[in-house]
Amino acid sequence: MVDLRQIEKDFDTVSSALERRGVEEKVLERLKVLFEEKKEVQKRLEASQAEQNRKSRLFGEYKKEGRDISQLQREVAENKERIAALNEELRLLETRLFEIAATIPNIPDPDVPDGEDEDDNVELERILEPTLFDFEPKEHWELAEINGWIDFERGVKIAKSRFSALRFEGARLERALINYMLDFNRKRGFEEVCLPFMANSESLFGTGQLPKFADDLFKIEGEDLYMIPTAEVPLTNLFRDEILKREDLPLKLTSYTPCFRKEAGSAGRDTRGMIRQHQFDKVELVSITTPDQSDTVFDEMVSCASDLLSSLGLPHRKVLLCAGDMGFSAAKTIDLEVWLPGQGKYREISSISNTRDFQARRTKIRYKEQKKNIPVHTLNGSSLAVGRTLIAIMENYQQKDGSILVPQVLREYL
RNA sequence: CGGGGGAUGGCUGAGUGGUCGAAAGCGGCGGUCUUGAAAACCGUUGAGGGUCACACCUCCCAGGGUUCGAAUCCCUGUCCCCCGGCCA
Repeated sequence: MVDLRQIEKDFDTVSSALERRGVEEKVLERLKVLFEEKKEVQKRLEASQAEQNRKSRLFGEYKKEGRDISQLQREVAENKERIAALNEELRLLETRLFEIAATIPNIPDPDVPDGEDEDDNVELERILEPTLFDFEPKEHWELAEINGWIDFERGVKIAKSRFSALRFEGARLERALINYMLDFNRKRGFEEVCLPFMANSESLFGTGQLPKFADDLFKIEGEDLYMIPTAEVPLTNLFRDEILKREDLPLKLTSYTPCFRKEAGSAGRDTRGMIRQHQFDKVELVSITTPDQSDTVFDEMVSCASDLLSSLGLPHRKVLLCAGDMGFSAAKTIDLEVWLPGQGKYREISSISNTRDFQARRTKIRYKEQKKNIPVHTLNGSSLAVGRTLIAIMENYQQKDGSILVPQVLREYL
C-alpha cells in the first residue's frame, strides 16, 4: 500500500517514481486531495465527539444535583445528528481513498531500470556455460514422452488443460527436488515451515493479490478462501497484525507448497509442456527484516537460489527486472533464468523481490524501534519452481538416447 | 453438521450501563540493594490517529441496534472450547 503521508509530503518524487510503473499523476493528485479532505472531516468529527463526551458526562452530575436536564438533552440530540452526518462523510471518503490506494503498485527502487516489458530487463550475470551437446537436444515434452515421466493427457482428464501428472522417475525426482531444496535453504539459515494451501481474502490483500488480481486466483465456492498462488501469501501472512521484536529479525523462512494460478491472460502461451500449469510445486523463501537489513537479506536470497541452481549444475543468468515488468508489490526484483537447451532459451525459474514496507503496511507487520512501531520490510523469492527445475534437469541432463542422468546431489534423495 | 459455553491489554483474568482504556497477577522495561546475579522493594509498561508538545478522538472479536451515555443490554456474523454425529 502506498504511504499516503509520503504522497502528501513528497508528491513529486512519488509521482515521478510511480509514473515509471504507468501510474498517472492525476490518480495521485486525487489521492492527495481526498487524504486532505479526510483529515479535515476527521478533525471536525472529533471535535463534535469531544463535545458529546463532555456533555454526556454532565448527565450524572445534573441528576445528582437535581438540576433540569432538558436543555442539555436538546443540545446533545442536535450534536448527535451532526456526528452522524460527519461520520457518514468520513466513511465515504475513506472508502474512496482505500479503493484507489489499494490498486496502486509499489514504488520502484532508484536502481530499477526504466522499461515497459521483459525486453527492457537488464542481464546482470551468467553462471555456468550453457550445456554443449554433440546431438540435437530435445525439448522436455519429448523427453517426458520417451521416459514416461509426465502424463499430460491424464492430467487434463482429471482436472482440465494445464494440469498434468508425474509418473515413474519423474514423480520421485519431483519429491527429491523438494526435499533437496528445503534442506539446502535450511542450511542457509531459513526456517522450514509447513503451511495451509488455502488463504482468506485478508491474507491475499496483505500480499497484494487482492483486490486487483482476483481473476488469477482459484476461489473456493461459498467460502472466504482461495487456493494460494504462491507460498509467499501464507508465509508473509504468518505475522499479519503482529508487532515483532527487533532482536527476532530478520525472520528467514522457507516452505514447500503447491501453487494454484488461473493463468488468465496467458492463453496460448506455453501451452505445450509443463512450463505454465494451473498447479505447480514451488519452494519459497520469505524474509521479514528491519529496513536497514533488507538489502543484505535480498542478496542472500538471490545467492541462495542461484547457488542452488549451480549445485544442480544448471546454467542460469541473473536478470534485473525493469520498472514495467515487476510484480505489483515489488520495489525491486531479480529473476533467475535457467538455460533450457531444448528450447535454446533462458526461462524464468526464480523471482526474488524486495517489497520494502509495501506489504508490511497492508499486513500491519511492524517491529518496535525505540517505542515506535515501524513497518518491517518483507522479501520473497522462489528457490525454486520445482516443476521448471525438473524440466531444466531433463533438458540439461539428457543423453543422446533420450534417457536422463540424475544430478549428483540428488542421488541420495532418490 | 446438531446442542451447550465462551471471546477483555504480551499472557492469565476481574469488570455494577455513567471520569473504565479497563482491577489484580504474571511477563517485559527502568531503578534501589549487590563484586555480579537471584530474591525483595519502588517505578514503568496496549494499539491507531492527532499535536512542536499537550489537549482531544477511536479501539474491550467484527458489523449493526437500544441509550444523553455501552466492555456491560439486544440482533447478526466469525472464531474458540465442551458434548454428540461424521471423519484422516
